[in-house]
Amino acid sequence: MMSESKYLPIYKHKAKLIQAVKDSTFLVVTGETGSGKTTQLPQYLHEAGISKDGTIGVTQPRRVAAITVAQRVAQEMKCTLGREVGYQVRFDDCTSQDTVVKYMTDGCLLREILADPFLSKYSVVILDEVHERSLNTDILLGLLKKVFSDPAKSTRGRSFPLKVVVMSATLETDKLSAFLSDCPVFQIPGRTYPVTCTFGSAVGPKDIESTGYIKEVVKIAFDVHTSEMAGDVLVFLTGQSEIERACDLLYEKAESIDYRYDVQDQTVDGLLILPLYGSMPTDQQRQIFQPPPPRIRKCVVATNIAATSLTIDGIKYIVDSGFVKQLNHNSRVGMDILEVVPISKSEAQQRAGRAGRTSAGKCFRIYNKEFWEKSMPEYTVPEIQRTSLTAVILTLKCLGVHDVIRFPYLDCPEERFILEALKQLYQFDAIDRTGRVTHLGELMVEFPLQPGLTRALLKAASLDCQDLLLPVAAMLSVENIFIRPGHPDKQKEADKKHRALASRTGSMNDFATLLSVFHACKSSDRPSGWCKDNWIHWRALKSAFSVETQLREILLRLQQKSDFPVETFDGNKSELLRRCLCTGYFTNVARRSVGKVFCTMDGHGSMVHIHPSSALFDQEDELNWVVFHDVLVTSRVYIRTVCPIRYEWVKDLLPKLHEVDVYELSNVAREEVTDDEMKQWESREAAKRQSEVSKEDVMKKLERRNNETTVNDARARYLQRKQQRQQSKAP
DNA sequence: GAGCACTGC
Repeated sequence: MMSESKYLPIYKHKAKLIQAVKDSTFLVVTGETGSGKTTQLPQYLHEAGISKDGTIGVTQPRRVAAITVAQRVAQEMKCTLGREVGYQVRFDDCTSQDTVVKYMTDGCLLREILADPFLSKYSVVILDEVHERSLNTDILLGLLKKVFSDPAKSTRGRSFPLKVVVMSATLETDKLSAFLSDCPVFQIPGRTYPVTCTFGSAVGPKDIESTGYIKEVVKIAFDVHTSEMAGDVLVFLTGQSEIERACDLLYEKAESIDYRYDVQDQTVDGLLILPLYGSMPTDQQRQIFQPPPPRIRKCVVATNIAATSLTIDGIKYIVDSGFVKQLNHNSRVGMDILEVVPISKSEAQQRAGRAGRTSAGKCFRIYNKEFWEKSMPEYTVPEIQRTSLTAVILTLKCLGVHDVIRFPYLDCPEERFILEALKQLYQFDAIDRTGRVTHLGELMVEFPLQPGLTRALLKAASLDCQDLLLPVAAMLSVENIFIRPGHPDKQKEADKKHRALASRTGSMNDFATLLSVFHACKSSDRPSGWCKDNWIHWRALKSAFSVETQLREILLRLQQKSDFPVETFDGNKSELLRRCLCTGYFTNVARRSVGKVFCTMDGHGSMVHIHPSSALFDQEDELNWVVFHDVLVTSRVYIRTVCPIRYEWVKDLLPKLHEVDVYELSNVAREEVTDDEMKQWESREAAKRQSEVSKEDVMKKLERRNNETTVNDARARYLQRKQQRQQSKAP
């Protein structure tokens, strides 16, 4: 191992690199994959004696990366993992007193900063994969700049100055250096093989709205199979249903032909078609990594999971659809919308690079040059600019960053995203009118949960009914636990089982169903079998069990402090769960408007429907007010995980949502509002939004809105895609 | 009357 590392491109630069780290506070190190920077640099710094001052910490955006890199480095340094070299990720701390090189996720380091703002146990902090621009890495970058950029202050709270190394692919390195006080940039050549890229002809900018590109993807993948030399194929699509459809089409094609193709001197017989996406069972995922039988070509049809998270050996050909599914926060409607968008050029290069890891490769882009030029941005919008910032802003505030608008962001989020986060924190009583963190806010920041869930959990804890909320919070913060298969027969069976689980609670309340599923499975003799019988995702439920334990531990620790709030409750005990949910989800309150249509009370007045998977679906006539966990935009705007509430429970909370217009709310947010009054209110809301537009610089606003996806846009796109899908199915 | 990419604490 050690001898092999001498052949890595980084080896030649060892001495200079060590010197560069010693010479300045900040250093940017760039190098493509294969340069050895992630595994070697920490070892060099350790050999140079820098770790005598403290641990060398290396962050990664992903758990698996942190663990596997640590394993490799431990091997190279010939030590036991967890001693000199260790790692720390959520639920798994593999470090000890002896640990001098520590790999961890960026989220872990952020947690550590909360407890120790000056990172006093570290001599060097290395942020890796900075070009990926994960939310946590971006925040760490800003924090490290803020705390350590002033040389006079770089020893604050420490006995020696901290060194910060930022590692990135060779993109935007000037920007990084400029951000970190014009620090030096150290370039290391990569060691990857050339990948030749070709553009297609069929898919152009006008095809963004359709799923017609699946056919094109399949055609090209098959052309590769019949005309290219041996080597496996990796196809990038956006999601499970697309992947399943593409696999079906590929299979049909492969069946209809004779399997013998002589491709120059190498022969490829058949095609092994393998789907790959995140929610797939793990053992099925593992199949992907096995080498194909002799003379068989492997064709993996995958989501973006194959772009960074999983590396498959032997891939020589890439077929790139040019699309990805992305979760974007839309502050104009106050919702998160999952939508299909074109990838960026840098992302396309990343995908192409997956073909050049072991030998020269080829990348076939199904889209034409015009699509590349007109529809694909240079870089992916960083997460910090398209995500809800509520939790992150609370973290910053707890770290004493009062002015969160002028915090040194590498890329600033839009001001309204920040204002929206502040408003929500104020509504949760996590900050006060002057923007200072409250006692409650300090408690909230300790929980690895969405702020709304945390708020509900803390309410429950103060009412001594945390056992109702802990499992619910855990269940809502893991992937969806209800499995819904593709086959219609099995679908019916699964739906039936799920409905049975819901009715066991004896109440129409999707949150209570989660609680009941949690306990039913936990008390079962063979939990995994129970899950299988009931079409429940065992892997997801298992992680909900660990999350629940973790939340319970955090809560216990906080309650042992004497100043944990305690409240009394004189209402009906059976209402307790729903009352707590109201405290956390009063921003997600909806009132029935007309028929089955509900209207959100968050000030946006969006029209929503109850999702058919809810126990409350088709019970709308009996409902007036509900709270919900999340929103899904497809053919309609659906609310999912719903429970009925009484208006009195949120009466005192709702005014907080409208504090600018309290008088208006006092007129509207009454249970006895008539439908006519409701309509009036809705049109007033609409007018208010209009006047907001005219207040601002109109051109600017127009420009912004052009770049912005509304719920209706997303819905329209969905419907169009659906139509196209049906058309393409028809003969 | 339905369709969820990926990651993290």
